[in-house]
Amino acid sequence: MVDHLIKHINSITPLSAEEESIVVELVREKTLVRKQFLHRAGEIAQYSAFVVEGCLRSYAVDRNGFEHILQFAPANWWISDMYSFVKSQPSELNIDALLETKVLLLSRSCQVSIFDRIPKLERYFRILTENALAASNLRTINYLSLPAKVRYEKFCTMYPTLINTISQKSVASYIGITPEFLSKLRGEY
Amino acid sequence: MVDHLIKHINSITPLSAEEESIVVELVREKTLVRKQFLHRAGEIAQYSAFVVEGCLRSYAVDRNGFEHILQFAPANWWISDMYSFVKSQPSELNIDALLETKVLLLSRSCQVSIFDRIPKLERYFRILTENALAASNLRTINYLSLPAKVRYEKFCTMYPTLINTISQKSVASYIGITPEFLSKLRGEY
DNA sequence: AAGTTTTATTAATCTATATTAAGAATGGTG
DNA sequence: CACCATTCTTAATATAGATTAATAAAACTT
Repeated sequence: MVDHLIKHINSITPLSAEEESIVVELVREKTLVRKQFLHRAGEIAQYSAFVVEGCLRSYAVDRNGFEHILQFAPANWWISDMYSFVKSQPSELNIDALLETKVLLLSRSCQVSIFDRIPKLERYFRILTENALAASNLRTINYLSLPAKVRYEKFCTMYPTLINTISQKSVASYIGITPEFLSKLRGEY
Repeated sequence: MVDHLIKHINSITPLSAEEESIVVELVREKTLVRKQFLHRAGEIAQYSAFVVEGCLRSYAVDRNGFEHILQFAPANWWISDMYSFVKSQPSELNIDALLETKVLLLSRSCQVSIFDRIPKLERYFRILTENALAASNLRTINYLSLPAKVRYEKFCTMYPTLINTISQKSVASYIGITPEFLSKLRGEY
């Protein structure tokens, strides 16, 4: 299972055999069943998770009980509550599994120590975080400047695989509209 | 002027005197007058800018000519078009000055070489990028789950200094509503 | 300081999207 | 396979926020 992660790291910052074995030591495997939580709002995020197989999501629940999805994490993506993980503050996000999912967990303390032992990993995570920020910025701009229908179309072209994995309800939650309205938009074709 | 940057870096990852002098060598000072562009949509972002004094903003212009502000950068903030800077792709963002502003510019090529010469700076930028991502995620959640009035109130408490620096029009553009509607909301108090 | 441009306010009207509700289709679970 | 959950669809109604327009107030520029 760890080889998926090693392969991913090597695609960005190639590691020596020795460095690889350090990584192998520091991560922990875990399998989540559908709907199982990896992290709950109110707790301090201890882990960042690399998805080997399946799909996780992070989401907030508003005062009316509605869920708002911040991120989907299919295979080969990292997911965490970045705010909580970085600030060691309890936060508002939940992370759970949309379907049976295998992950590798890296604790915050391990991550910090791993950066000193393998500086290349600091680069790896810097690059991933830069990419995530660029993607997040694009999403913000889309949200500010495009109507729901166009946001939906963009979502479909950006994440063609996800469309077939997740429910429409989840897509609606991600693009910021109600499932009823998404259903209406889809009916217009 | 560079000492502002050095001080900022030292607050996150303390540098040796020698490392400091490398930083000093690699950045370039620039002063922008009000409304002067640092970066225009369509170009590939060459620089990341550290604001010493004044305030910049990044924004996209939609098909109807409306501006949508992605980021404000007051003193001690970095700003760039992360997408364009990282992918070396032309992007949709403009960056200009809201008032006379002094910046330090770091080119992408310098940044890459600086990481090899001063690994601490890779950490510095990793941490800044993590913080920016955490803030961006919070903004996304707010946008998905809160009505305009609450987003405005949160903006006021999160950026009390900015409120007195920038126009209401800019605030409206950042929180994703029209200036007319913001004016109406403010009238309700 | 006058003149010009930009920003802010107010109010009437309009629209994209939400809400509510009810039935149909799907899908996970025993 | 059958049952219960959840998801999807459709339609009527409601509303947050946009648009338009006109005037007032600031804020640059010369």
